[in-house]
Amino acid sequence: MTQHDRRIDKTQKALKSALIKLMEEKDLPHITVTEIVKKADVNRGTFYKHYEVKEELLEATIQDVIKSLIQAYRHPYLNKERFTIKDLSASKIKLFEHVAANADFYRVIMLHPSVLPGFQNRLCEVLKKLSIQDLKFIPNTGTIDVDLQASYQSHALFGMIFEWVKGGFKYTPEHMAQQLLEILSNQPFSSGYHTMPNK
Amino acid sequence: MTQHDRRIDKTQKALKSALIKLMEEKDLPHITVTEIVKKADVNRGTFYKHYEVKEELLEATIQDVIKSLIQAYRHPYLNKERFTIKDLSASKIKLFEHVAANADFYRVIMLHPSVLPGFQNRLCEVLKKLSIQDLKFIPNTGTIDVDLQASYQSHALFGMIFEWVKGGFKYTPEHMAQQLLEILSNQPFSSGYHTMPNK
DNA sequence: ACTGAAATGTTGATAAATCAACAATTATAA
DNA sequence: TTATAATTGTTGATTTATCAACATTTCAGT
Repeated sequence: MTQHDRRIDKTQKALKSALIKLMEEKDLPHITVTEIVKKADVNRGTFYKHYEVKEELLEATIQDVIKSLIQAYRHPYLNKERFTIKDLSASKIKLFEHVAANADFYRVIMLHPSVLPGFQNRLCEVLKKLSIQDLKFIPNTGTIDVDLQASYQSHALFGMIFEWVKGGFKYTPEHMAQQLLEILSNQPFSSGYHTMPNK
Repeated sequence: MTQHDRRIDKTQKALKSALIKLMEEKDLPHITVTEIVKKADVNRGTFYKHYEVKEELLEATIQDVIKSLIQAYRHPYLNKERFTIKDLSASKIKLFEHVAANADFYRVIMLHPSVLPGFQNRLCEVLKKLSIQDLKFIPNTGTIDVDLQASYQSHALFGMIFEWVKGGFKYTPEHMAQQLLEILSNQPFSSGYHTMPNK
């Protein structure tokens, strides 16, 4: 049972943060390990104690963000026996706070997508899986293709995030969540989930 | 010749930053060492390797800020044989960047002065000494009391900083510097230093 | 005044990060 | 191409930070 040593977290966090900032300027092949450790203010030898190559650091960085994303999305589920329609509405709220907390990373993804090819789709896939889990709690007449609906919702969420990041984070996470709720309730043919939960 | 180990800088910086943030909430006697190390994300034992008591940490924090202030103010002097009137005008520019870089600290000073009694005056004294050094380069007819003039200028600078901090740093450091230059050139009976440097 | 909880200082063993130096490889430019 | 510089992995000795545990002391509430 290996125990937590906060020094490990600190250096890894510094290295990841440094890599993200460098990726806002250039793509991975042009980034050297020396540059990373310099920006992270860490000895070069320390880098090699944690990672063999910079690609490994990048993958760890991505895993961190995805893990954080899932955790933020699922936050309303925590310690809940039953999942109400109100939880569903709130389930996206923490999502925007997650994006804000990882602003540097999302700036790279949205503004320089070529630096991390295919990651935008990877992000949508994660969102889709999360959406599918949500949809299990929704009464379904049976005529709706869950994959289609989940893809619809996940890409819609992505679109909001995309616009938010591209616009330079002009709004607060709370405001973004509020906007989402209003959009959901104003959809054409909407049955008004959050206003008529007992239909 | 003592060698620099960046770990020392990191932990001390973390401890100082944590203390300042805590001082925005309460005054020193109510702050515990345990709180400081928790916010700094540092082991408690590590604290005692650097400081005996929290007051020592506070004094080190203050010394850091004052040292940074002096260095920022004197920045235009660097590598200069002769000191022109233009350097004088610019000598306050780095000052605002210093304040912005130490925003948390100045928030405490300006918004909760009772937490650090007497420090506002201490700050003005430092500014006055710096002003006096500036004034040595100004042609003086001999009728002006240098202490009076320096006190005038240092408190004026303090006033601008005070207003800036209290207003929540609504302007950029560059804008503040620009404002100062305009104020200087619009003073009643001003001889217009920076517009007529060859008088 | 009493009691449980929190904070304080200190300890020793362990793990991590540091620095400097090194040879080898890879870029960069003349 | 060749020379020069920069980057790369790796090393070992040293310093620092970590953790957990401990006995005291201080604090807060009854």
